[in-house]
Amino acid sequence: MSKQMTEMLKGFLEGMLLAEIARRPAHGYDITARLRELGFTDLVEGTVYAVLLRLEQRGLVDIEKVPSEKGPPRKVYSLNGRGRESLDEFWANWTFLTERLEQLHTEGEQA
Amino acid sequence: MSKQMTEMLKGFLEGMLLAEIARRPAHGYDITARLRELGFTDLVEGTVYAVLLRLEQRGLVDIEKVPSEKGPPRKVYSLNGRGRESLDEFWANWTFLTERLEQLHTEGEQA
DNA sequence: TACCGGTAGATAGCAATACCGAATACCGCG
DNA sequence: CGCGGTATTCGGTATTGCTATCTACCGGTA
Repeated sequence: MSKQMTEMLKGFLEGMLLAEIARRPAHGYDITARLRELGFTDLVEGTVYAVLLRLEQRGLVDIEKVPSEKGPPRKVYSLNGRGRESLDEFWANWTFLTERLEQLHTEGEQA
Repeated sequence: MSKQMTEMLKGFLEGMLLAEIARRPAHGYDITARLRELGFTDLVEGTVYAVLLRLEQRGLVDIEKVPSEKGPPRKVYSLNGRGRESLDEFWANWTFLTERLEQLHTEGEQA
């Protein structure tokens, strides 16, 4: 993953996890795999777990511990009300940013 | 500016400045004003100058010192070849990210 | 039994970067 | 000479993703 992409993920990864959890409750390993399928191949698990921990500490997600057939018990994350709010805010900010960038992009093309 | 937005800018601000400089050469004060017009009202000058310094140190921009009628000499930044490359890479990464996010967004809406 | 691979989660230390606040430099004007 | 507006710079802080490593649990296999 390019360093530039790494920096871009800052500020987006959290929202992406919220969005992914909103789609359907999941545990960390699952989410990591899904995001890698999406194309973020170099995303490391440690990062995802750290973000999930943050979401948990901020009370944006609910957690259910589910025994796993393989490995330690899974922590299945699901979005709660506050998480939904945060996700909505994320999309709003994302829309704002993309609109501005689109503007810069098209202006740049003209030049 | 929301904290979330602040974090989103990480990794984007630099590309935005490159794009803005590509549009037309400008100095820091100018760029700050322009971005504020674009909607980033709370963007602080100190931040913009810090990014410009980084661009300079990485050799992505050329600098011409122009005496100003008011205040110290202006540093007018213009994009050079390496800066153009970096900008292209930025747009490529941006496209990648927005496509994935768009996917997450629409999937979320369906749910 | 003992080991290994895959699943699942946690943690410590590091680097990058945007923010805030303050300082500095320069000019014209009163 | 000080004041206000323009223009740039700097030091310190917080957040965040990465790397690397560690623990834990299970099934299969020698």
